[in-house]
Amino acid sequence: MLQKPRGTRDFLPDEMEQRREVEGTMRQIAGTWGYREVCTPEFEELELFTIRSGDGIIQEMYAFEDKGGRKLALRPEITAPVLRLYVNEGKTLPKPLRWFYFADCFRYERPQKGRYRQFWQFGIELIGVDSPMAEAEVILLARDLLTACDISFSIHIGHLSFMRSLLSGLDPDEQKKIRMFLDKKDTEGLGAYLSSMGMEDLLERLTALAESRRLDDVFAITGDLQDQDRIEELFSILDGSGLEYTLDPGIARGLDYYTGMVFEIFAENLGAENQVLGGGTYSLAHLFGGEETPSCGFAIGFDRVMVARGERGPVSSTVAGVAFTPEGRDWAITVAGAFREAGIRTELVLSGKSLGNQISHIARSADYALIIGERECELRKVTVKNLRTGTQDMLLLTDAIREVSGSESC
RNA sequence: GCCAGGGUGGGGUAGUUGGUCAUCCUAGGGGACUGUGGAUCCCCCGACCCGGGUUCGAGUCUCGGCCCUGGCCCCA
Repeated sequence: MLQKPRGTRDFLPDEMEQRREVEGTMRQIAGTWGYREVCTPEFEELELFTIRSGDGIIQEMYAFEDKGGRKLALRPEITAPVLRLYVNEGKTLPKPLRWFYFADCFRYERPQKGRYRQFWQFGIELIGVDSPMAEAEVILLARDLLTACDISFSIHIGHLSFMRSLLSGLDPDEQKKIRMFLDKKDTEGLGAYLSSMGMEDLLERLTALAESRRLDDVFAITGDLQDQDRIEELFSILDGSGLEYTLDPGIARGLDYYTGMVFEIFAENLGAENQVLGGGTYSLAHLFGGEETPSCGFAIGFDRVMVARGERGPVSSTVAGVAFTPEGRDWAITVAGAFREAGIRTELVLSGKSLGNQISHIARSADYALIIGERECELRKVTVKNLRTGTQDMLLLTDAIREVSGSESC
């Protein structure tokens, strides 16, 4: 038997309805903040993704050549494509641009809990504005989105300037290595590495920085920073907004294109892959041939949000089943059409068996049975049987629709 | 790429130290039931992940692969 490819999933209607409901919530929230949807191709030129990260990540991508010999890749993320889109077509639009996307991405990685080879991201990009207010907006929007999705989470906010100030004398490779140790909270590894480089003196300050949870403590370690005022303003806005967060100077993010504020959000019940959102301030447009354009944004791991929500009951809607006799067939089709026009999910029984049999069938999954036989047909009426209460009435079509649509779904 | 634990009808399961090609539940389909409720009764469908090896004989032991689950690495 054929199987689906490793790391991919099928979704049955119950699950799709839940996913669409959460997706709709995210779209709705983003919309109220003024963010509008963009869509980019499922695949892009490979170079779009290697230009910044190097050829190493080809290993983790679905990269291929098309029949024309073009080197392409299924998108492993969507920020770069969106910024490519911006450079191609968005440069003349009035700034700032508030864009969101919801789409699937592909990475050739070992599947595990909350990690698949095809996965969905909901993300936003705020392009062309460079200010603490912009950064605060993005963080607050992230908070609103995840709150609306009804999950428990914690927000960790950092800033790359903190670490940079301590590492300013080192070359980029050394900085990167040190950031990795800190990101993993591997103090021993960091100590060993620093010793080997003859920089033992940095260890204490670095670990103290990574553990700092108050801005004053951070600045006491780093000394005055060039963008200190700006950082203070950002956190002042966040504090003033009532946001609950943890200051986390240890956040390094794997991505090189971040330039300032970085933040990550973690959810509960997720195992090893518990990060549901990551983002920050970055500069990417100039890499794709555009002008230097400050931006910030984030991406939500949609599938992880679904896992974090846990088991939920099915998304409910009122269901009407139509049982009919041969004499009532044409009227039944008319009635079903009118119910659907009123927005009610209405399913004709297709078996053609006895009414009793049809009603039995309907009662397994529907809230109402619409019974249409010779009598209803002659009177141009419909018998509405409420399957929860057992009561039934023969009603005119408009009254029948009102009766069903006026009910709460079960 | 690495480690651990797993793969028996669609879902969930039983299967002793190898020995009737396999249990039970559930779901699904059909029938009885002809204008009224998920009931009941009867029937049916349907599985040992794939391949090699050991053996008279493999669901059971062994090796490889595939896939699943969790973790490592990585996480743009």
